[in-house]
Amino acid sequence: MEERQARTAFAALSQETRLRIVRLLVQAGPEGMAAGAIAQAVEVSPSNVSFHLKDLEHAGMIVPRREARSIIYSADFTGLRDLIAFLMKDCCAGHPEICAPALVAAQCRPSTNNTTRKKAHA
Amino acid sequence: MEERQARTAFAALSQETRLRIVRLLVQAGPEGMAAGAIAQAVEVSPSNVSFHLKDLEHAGMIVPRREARSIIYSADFTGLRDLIAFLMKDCCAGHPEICAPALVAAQCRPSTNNTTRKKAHA
DNA sequence: TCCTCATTTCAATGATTATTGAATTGTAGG
DNA sequence: CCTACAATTCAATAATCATTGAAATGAGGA
Repeated sequence: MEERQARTAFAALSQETRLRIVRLLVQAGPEGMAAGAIAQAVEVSPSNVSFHLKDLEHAGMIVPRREARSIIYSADFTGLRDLIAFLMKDCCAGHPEICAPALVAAQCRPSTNNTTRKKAHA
Repeated sequence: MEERQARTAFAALSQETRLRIVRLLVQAGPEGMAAGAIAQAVEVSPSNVSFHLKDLEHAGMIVPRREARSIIYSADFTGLRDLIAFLMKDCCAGHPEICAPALVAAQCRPSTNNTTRKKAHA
């Protein structure tokens, strides 16, 4: 991943509506959601959700597919992984054992509450 | 982590100079770097780097400590982990086995080249 | 204590970015 | 074919953010 694309992705995630959309779609999984349903869920106008969906797609955070009259959007898990990898690349100058314990908890796993700090378990 | 704080963090990472600073400090590890050294490395004015360092500190992405006359900044690995965890929380509605394979490669480990796509190896 | 150096603060300017509602595209069902 | 519906595009407005240089702060060494 290039720096330019990473910045575009982070900028996309820095906006309230867009961050909600991405998290909604991350939780929805590969099945995804229609643009209209997303608009209802995050409570914005169709025109506005379209604007943000385009931005997220351009940022490589979500991916669209047509299904009947609707357009279904789902999280781009590859794009998300690449973004995180870019941010953490060469962490601790090639000695990941230093910071890895602080990062493993960040992995994708079910959790109803993230406010309690989790211990790393390699 | 709260949504508001996550947005602040993503906004911080969406700016060219700030993203370079964070990646520089991620690679530098816990040892960190002085503000002046960072300014030289990313080639911006002291005033400008100070502005961005404050923003990154406020976003919970870096942490400062005084050492003699200098102020040493290092990456806040806990903050970074929390941010990623927030983004990926409850992924795939509690069935992480669906998206986890796409995310494990994002972990902190040494790599000289990230342009070649890495296979997930659980 | 005085002087020096590293960093921060400040005010002003220029440049992106989100939002809104109306109009448009394009897909399918009757 | 034509109507209805889902989604997007467009232009205008309002708000937020990065950059610059000069001035100020604050900690240490002599």
